[in-house]
Amino acid sequence: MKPETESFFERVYEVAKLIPYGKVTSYGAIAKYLGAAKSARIVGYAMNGSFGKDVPAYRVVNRKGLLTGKHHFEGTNLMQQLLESEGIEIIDNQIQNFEAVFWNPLVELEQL
DNA sequence: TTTCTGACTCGAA
DNA sequence: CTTCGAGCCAGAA
Repeated sequence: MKPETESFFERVYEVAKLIPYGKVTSYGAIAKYLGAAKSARIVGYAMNGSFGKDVPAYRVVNRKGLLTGKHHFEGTNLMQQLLESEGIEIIDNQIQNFEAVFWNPLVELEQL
């Protein structure tokens, strides 16, 4: 895979970029995929610096499907609108039918 | 250098 | 059922 020279952040970005259209994943799932299951916070922190990059940070939510990071986007509902435009239903910052749109890198990427 | 905080998560009380 | 605390990594003060 990637050399260890790349920081945890870089790896987070790469995984986030692999999230397919109409799907979402959680900070913890990405963290676990990177081998740091208890470093979900760092993933969220990394997302903070992903703004302006090719990283679809809006497709990353917490494990409950709650848009905890929406406050970091422009306006108050940009994150939600972006997700809804991909066919994901959101009510009160909560993704509906979350498990149906959940993309697990642990499962999807292990087959590559 | 130490300390604090953060878009999280899990387990215990 | 709700509430609380600990653990993780990185960067700023």
